[in-house]
Amino acid sequence: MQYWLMKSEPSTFGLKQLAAAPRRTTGWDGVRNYQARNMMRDEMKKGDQAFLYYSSTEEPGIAGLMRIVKTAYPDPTAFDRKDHHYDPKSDPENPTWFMVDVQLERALKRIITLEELRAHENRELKGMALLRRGNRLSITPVSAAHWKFILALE
DNA sequence: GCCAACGTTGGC
DNA sequence: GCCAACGTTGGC
Repeated sequence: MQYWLMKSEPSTFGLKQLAAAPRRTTGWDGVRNYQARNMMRDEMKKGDQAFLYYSSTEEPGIAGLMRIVKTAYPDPTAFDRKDHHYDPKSDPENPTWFMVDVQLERALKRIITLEELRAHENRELKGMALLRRGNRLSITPVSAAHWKFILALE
């Protein structure tokens, strides 16, 4: 089993929407970056766990735990002219963009902030992709050791 | 709102 | 294939 971190802006999508969704499950659509797509499409497996990370907010950090409940399938928002993530270059016969389904496992008891993660970036969390300088990827892998350590911080 | 970092686009 | 221009991300 693998572990992941998936970014979302809480003003757009967060725990509230996820908790209210049927079966607390939603499609993680709108990813338009090739590296992130490749990880979703080629590496994410059913049963993998993921952190829900809040970005572009007063207090960036990890807010919840999710599970991958459906492996990659074509992202229909890429074909919807009215959708903000519409991509005219993506051919429905040979889709460019993919999504997975995630289920909310639980909210964390508190947000584990980016600041707190950074406090460990040279020791326990050394090498964590999220903390790499200039990182902008919306989906990054998390090692089992890092996953365990972060949960222990909670 | 600023801006560094990085991905994408398109002219050549 | 190079690279300047441009757009986006995301912390601060």
